[in-house]
Amino acid sequence: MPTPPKTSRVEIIAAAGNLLSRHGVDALTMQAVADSVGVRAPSLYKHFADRSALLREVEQAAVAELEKVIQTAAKPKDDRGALKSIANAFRRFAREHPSQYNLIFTLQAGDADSQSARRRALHPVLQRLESCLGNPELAFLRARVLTAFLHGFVSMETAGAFKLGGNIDHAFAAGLDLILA
Amino acid sequence: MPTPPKTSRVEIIAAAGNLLSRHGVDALTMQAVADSVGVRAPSLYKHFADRSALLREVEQAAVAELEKVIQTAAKPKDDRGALKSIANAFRRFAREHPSQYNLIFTLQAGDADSQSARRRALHPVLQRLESCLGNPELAFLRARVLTAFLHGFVSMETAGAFKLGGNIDHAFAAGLDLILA
DNA sequence: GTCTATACTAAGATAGAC
DNA sequence: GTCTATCTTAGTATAGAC
Repeated sequence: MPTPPKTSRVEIIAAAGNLLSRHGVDALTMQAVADSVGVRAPSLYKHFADRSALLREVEQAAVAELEKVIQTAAKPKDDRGALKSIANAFRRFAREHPSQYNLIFTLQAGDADSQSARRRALHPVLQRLESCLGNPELAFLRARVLTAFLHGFVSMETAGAFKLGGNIDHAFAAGLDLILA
Repeated sequence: MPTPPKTSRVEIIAAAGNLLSRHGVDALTMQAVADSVGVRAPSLYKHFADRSALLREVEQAAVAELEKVIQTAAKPKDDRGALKSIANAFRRFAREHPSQYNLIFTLQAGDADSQSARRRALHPVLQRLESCLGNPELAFLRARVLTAFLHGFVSMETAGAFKLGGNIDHAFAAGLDLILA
């Protein structure tokens, strides 16, 4: 009679994501994950080839979560309203899940799948900009500017820059207004 | 007769910076640095309390370099010209020294000295914006927007985003124009 | 200030029994 | 699929002689 499973792929990925959230990517060791799901470390290798394979899954889950967040925010009828809503949701995601965010945006571009997943997550931005500006080329350009601003702003914010006082929310809104003018 | 020095603080810092440039922060181990300057690893502890102390020095050197680059670029007489020149120099620095750049901008805010050094490096940006916009409060706000855009753009660029084609330089200039409008 | 020697810790990963 | 046992590698850091 074979040994019954004590855990599963999805449970392992969830536990790893939890560890990532709470203690950062360096704490996401095979040992810690194993402890977390209640098995011994070597058992994890029956589910994932190695640590990087597990890390990729965790990243995929994070991207999927971000995509959902963005889709939910992209509801407003008017394009500018939707873009601002997306921007705020994006920022909120980064603040609530800084390690996940960091994993998504600093894991080197990665394979084609991973890249297209990221692109898909941000697709509503491009879509709304196209609808807003008419010109697809201009929209593509503007999308780069907007995502650069968003990424720069939230990564500086979560890294603890912006300690100089002043109203951070105001600065964020001002940047958005400038770019969506 | 005491053992003559085979190396020095400055040489160690330089070697560590070199290692950082060429192989990234993970390659900056005490062993590798020691090999690089031609001593044994334990000898380094006569010069630096521990690895993080050395890393801080390397970061300080990188910030000083960035400051110099920005100051050199801030020469043009007209404010907008100077700001664009600074932006281009900033981007060039990030492309030429991605690991240094990353160290500066992701090492958690750090001590007060480290923070003020970063602020000083970016001071010409604030100065030019004030001269340009008149209003200091508006300039401060705009400085945050501009630095967020710059940081977001160059970090996405060096991380290998922007693989979708299109003219990257053009997107950078477009963002700059939008923010400096 | 440099060295040899070594302790310590930690992580990734595999072999083979059950 | 899980386990115990073990390997391998690597890095930080200290002790004490010279």
